[in-house]
Amino acid sequence: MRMSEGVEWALHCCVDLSRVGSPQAVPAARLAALYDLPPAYLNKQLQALGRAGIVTSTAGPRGGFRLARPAEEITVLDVVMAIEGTTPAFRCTDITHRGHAGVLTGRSARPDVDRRVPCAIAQAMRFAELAWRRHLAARTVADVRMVAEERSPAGTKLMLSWMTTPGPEPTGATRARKTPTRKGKS
Amino acid sequence: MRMSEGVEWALHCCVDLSRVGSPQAVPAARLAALYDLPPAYLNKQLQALGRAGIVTSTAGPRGGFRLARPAEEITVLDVVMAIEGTTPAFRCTDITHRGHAGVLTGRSARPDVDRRVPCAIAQAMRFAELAWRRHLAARTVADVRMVAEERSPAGTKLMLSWMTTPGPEPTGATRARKTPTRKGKS
DNA sequence: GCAATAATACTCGGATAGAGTCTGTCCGAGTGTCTGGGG
DNA sequence: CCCCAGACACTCGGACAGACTCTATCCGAGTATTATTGC
Repeated sequence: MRMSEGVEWALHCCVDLSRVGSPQAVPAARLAALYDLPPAYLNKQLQALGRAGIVTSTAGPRGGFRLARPAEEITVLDVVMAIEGTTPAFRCTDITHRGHAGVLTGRSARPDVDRRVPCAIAQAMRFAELAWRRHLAARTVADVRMVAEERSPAGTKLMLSWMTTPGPEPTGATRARKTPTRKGKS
Repeated sequence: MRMSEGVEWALHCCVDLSRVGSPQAVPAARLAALYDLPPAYLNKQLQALGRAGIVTSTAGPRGGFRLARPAEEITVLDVVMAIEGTTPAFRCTDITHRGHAGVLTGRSARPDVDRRVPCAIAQAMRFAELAWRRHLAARTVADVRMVAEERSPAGTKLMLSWMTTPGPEPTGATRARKTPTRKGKS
């Protein structure tokens, strides 16, 4: 069970867009240069945010992305669901209704009666996942931004000015990111 | 973010093994026939449970898997971690330390000072995931079994007898083996 | 009849292919800006 | 000097490959059972 890396990118971008402010738009390439990310792929994630109604996009020069609503009204869960999708991580495939178990318990004979009530396992997983979502829904982009700014106030100010500075590349070009394939789960 | 399907299989198998009882071992093929699952692949999941110390395995005839400890001491989280691994779903890649953000905030100059403290985003994700784990750790295999049994007591009894019945295939509906017909002593 | 031995079948365990999803890249459509010319 | 038209550069948006993980399968190592043989 691995969360897409784009979630982290999207959250950081939302925080940055909330710093810039609503009338100003920031292109995806500028945000990508901030964190040394592949620009086209980051653009893809921002598109997902746009489809979810979290950001709005404008094409052409001086275009880019901006938050569609105040940062106080965008929860972390909104961003996560925009990138990862709304389907829960655990999906009950109802294996107790198949095979000999289904025959012995008589569940295969009543296809739509028992399926309304989830099995005990699915119920436990659902409760846990609901708690997870509740925690994420309790934190907004504004909260995250506030915590980040009281940790390094000077740096965020510099980042803001760098982002809003017009021109192609304020500090010069960077190298392309080359991640050395991380693997292993334990 | 998708949880492996093997988690559901493993949980059901743990519940069934707790029904059978400790001295009795159930082979993976029998459990697979219960739910109409690919036997070799289910065996793979049970191996992961064995590596995690949740079940013990015995080879040879009358062999199979059994629970390594009472069902009351096996939490749902134990099974999930055995299958999915222990790494959290969200992994902070510290993108604020790279690219222009790292330069502007001065984080790239202090590589190991700031990384001890997680960023606000990673912190929020970690809290949510901790809540998720706490919920899963609060439910044991015994709990799940109890809920399942009070919903269909008759079916579980049939399943238990089917699982513990010796012989290749209790229902006799499947292929016939070429085992030399058991000759009684007379 | 009893014990030792060899054959057998059953089970797990790890090594080996295929499918699906995540990651990364490319090029085209659309739009605002800038330049040049004319009134 | 002001207005207009054209070209341009910039941006998003979706379509197109590569990598990795999950899913599924096969065959070998080991063991308890069973049949056989000798005493």
